Amino acid sequence: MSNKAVENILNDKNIRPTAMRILVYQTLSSSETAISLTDLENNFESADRTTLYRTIKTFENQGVVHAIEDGTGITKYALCHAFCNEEKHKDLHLHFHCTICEETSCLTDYSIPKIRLPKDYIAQDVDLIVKGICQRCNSSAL
Amino acid sequence: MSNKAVENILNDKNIRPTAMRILVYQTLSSSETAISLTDLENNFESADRTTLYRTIKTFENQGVVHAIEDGTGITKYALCHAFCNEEKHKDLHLHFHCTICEETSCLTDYSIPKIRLPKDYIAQDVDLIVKGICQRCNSSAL
DNA sequence: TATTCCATGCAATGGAAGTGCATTATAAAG
DNA sequence: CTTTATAATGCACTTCCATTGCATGGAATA
Repeated sequence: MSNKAVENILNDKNIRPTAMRILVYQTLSSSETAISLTDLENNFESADRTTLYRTIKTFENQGVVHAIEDGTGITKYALCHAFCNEEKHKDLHLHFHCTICEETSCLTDYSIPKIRLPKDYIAQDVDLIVKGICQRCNSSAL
Repeated sequence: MSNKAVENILNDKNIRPTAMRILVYQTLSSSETAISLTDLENNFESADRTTLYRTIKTFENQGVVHAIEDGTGITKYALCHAFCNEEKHKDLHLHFHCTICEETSCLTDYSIPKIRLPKDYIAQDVDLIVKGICQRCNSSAL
């Protein structure tokens, strides 16, 4: 994705488009799977972890990325696809964690079924993680 | 739950019923919500964290408790209700995390809907966490 | 140009998970 | 009942990730 395109996106989200932020956005954009802070750190030989951390947090607060708890204990991040904003993340979709390659990905086309709850419970958010074998690992196992 | 009853349960699961383990089981048994290792530690003034850690891990491996990742980054544990064993945990149910009291609980009567996956994906396990307001906090807010 | 605000980088902290090893308790064998 | 082996416990330590405080640098605004 071009720098200019990213700049526009960040501006729309009220994020000042610094060089670092554009690079982080592009990294997230070009990754097929969700990435952790450490993954991100390894992609940038010279960048400080704190800067990346705060960049991600800014993105998260402004509705650019969403955090994924895939059960590994390590928080992963991926770009939001739906119309998320500072108020609320609205991309409720399935997350898949492959137990072989250990990658976590968003299955954005697979929405979360309506959940029935006991009386007097109020649902605000739903996280659905499916663990198993991804298409890639399943194919290469043949 | 009586010591004798717990002893029988642990024996059935091939866990030697030591005093510590019986106490840990009873703590889990009497808790309405899932508890973290730190919670457990605070319940036992004198017990060592490592012992509690390994006790929980033993319980988990033998199908006595299941771990819950509620998105807070802190692993919580609760007794299994279904027929879990060393091979596999079989109690696939909904977990609820209250954003007010921050308690996590098992809604064992609410099973997880069948999840549809893309072609060539294999599901092994499903975690469903609903975040919101629990019945207790909802009532007391009136 | 001066000022202000925000982003960045470095250092340090905190919390939780996990491991190695010595010691103690329990169960089994003689 | 004593010895022996095996498993549980406790202590110390390490590692990893998340997070914060503070000083510096750079960009936007007055």
